[in-house]
Amino acid sequence: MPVTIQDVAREAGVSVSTVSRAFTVPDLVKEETRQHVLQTAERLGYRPNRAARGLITGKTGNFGVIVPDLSNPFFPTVLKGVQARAREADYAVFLADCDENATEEMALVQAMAKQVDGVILCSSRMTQNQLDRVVGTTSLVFINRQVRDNPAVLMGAAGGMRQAIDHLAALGHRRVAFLNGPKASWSNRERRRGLRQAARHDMEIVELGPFAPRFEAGPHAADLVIAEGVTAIIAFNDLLALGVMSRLADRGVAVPEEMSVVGFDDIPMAGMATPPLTTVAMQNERAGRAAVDLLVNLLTVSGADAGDLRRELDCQLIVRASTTVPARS
Amino acid sequence: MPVTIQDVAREAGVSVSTVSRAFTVPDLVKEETRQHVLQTAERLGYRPNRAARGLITGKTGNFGVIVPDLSNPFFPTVLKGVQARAREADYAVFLADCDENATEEMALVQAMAKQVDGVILCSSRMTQNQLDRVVGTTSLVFINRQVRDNPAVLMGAAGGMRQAIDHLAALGHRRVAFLNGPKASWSNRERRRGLRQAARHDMEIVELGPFAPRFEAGPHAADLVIAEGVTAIIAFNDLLALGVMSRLADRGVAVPEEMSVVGFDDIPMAGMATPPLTTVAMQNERAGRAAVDLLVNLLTVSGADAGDLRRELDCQLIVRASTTVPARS
DNA sequence: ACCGGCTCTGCAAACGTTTGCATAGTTTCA
DNA sequence: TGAAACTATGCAAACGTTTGCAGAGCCGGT
Repeated sequence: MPVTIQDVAREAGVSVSTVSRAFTVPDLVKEETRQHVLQTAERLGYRPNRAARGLITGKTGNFGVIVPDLSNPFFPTVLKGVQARAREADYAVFLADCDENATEEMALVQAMAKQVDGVILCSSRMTQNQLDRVVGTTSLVFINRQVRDNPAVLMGAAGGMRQAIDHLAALGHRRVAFLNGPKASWSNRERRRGLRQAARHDMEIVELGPFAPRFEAGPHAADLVIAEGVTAIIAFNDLLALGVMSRLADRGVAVPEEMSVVGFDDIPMAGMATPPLTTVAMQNERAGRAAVDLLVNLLTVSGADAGDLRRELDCQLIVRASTTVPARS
Repeated sequence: MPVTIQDVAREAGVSVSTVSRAFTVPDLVKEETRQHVLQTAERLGYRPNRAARGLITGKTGNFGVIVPDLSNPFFPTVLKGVQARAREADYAVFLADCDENATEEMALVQAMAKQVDGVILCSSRMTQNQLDRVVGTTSLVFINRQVRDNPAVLMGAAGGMRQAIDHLAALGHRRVAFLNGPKASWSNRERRRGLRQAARHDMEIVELGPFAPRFEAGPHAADLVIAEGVTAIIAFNDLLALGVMSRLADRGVAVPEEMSVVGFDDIPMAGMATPPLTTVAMQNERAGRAAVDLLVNLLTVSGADAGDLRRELDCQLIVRASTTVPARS
């Protein structure tokens, strides 16, 4: 039923080789023949079988992307970037969600390995040990995780953290809480690093946590924060920040009048919250695209000359309504 | 470098046929040999090449799923269900985002067709005409779209709409606005159908719209609603409802005291909004799983006996804080 | 002793491509 | 005019599997 290269060849009155070449190495076949072949193919509705092609070329034209949790609104946006760029580069993408489970993640990489030219690991949860087992089975590109000299795109948060600190300082805050995310997370380490770099003599930082990077952890964090007597909060991410704001509202603490709140990620709902959340926007979609770029680069270049293996994306503080000058007590 | 069936055969001292059979038709090979083969394969780290297998069996072991827009929080959740169920059934899934573009969507189906055993179309934006062109190129399963006698899983909203209406009526609302979503959308038609079914003599419905199903359309809708003098709103979806609430807050209309608001979808941020949004929860993840079930069923059964081609999932009103008794004016 | 029927295994052909090598035709140049 | 160098095409082997067919060995019944 499906139309093969043989059908096209027969119909066009040429050999299969010619048809094949008309598609893959156009300059090897006479313009006239080429046109004829292409038209016949079009007329018959021929589309090359990528599996068969892959069998011989060793390239599949696919790659995989693994995310920890699709229901975390952070990931769909980077996925969107991956998606878009992949299509431009004529790759198809396999998606997998490992449910925050490192073992599952490793299994997925191994399962994918044969069907793809490479895989993009988004905020990988794997231990170094597990990583060692999969590195080498296929080409890997990491997003927001730095592992040895593997290619990676990193959304450096240091700059954003500095902007957040300076913003709060300018408003007059002198005692600020930072709510840690998961201890093992690269992102959290990165954000703390930014915190230390941005340290200033006129501001005291109170570190709390770690907390789960989820809305549900907000109340716990909020209660601790209130007890600390700070005037502003920087949360590990927006979900946590929103959870905190929700609890603050319940406890009658007005945001931003009595407590300023800053998040990280700029997930869609950050702008829709009341009050809209001041947050550090990451370039998720661009990160996705960059990861694809890195990967195709890795696959097409000779391999010897690595090129740029690391791409750092900066971020940007977006000031909305959840931050203002502290109430004078 | 990669280990093939040949390597295993040589190492185990049997023919490739035997190795192949040890994996695919275990009862055709002597238990003892089988064990030996399996162990050798394990030791060498052999994983069958699905492309090669697919070439001969005609099955790829993959399927595709196409969504209109990954950044719409509705889709990642159903995607998650698809994902999970697919893995259980030992399928890999291709993901594509058509950016709300019907033409793109059609192209994607055609591009995928050769690499998959079937594709799941999520809230397809294609016209009937475009659909006719792709039906038949591969097996299709629809989510939230009813097209001829193609298999589909539908999240019927009628029941949810009735619950919403009854809820508002019980609270004492007598004049309620419904904010339409996109005119052409199956979901919107379905919700209006539920609206008519739930019609009651003691309640007047004011239909407004259509509006884009997005947060940004909220202000426009809110302003119209205020002018209508209703005491409650049922919005086409949560994004729109949240946009409306945001505008209501800006205009000093208190929710829920002066205006009750009901959404549809129960996206994650519905529960995180202030006030938390009363909404009709769809079983997204289950819908995703059901779609996969339908698809594998379609592929494995003889084909003649269709089985159940349509799966209807009901939904559930979740009452939160955005609805209450109307203020007496 | 022989035959029929098992059970297990191997041989080789296929699946739809790409590609190295060979060939036929055309041009270039001495 | 003939060799050399291209250009355009075809032939056939390969990629890693699955599977129809056939053969080898064994068992039980006559």
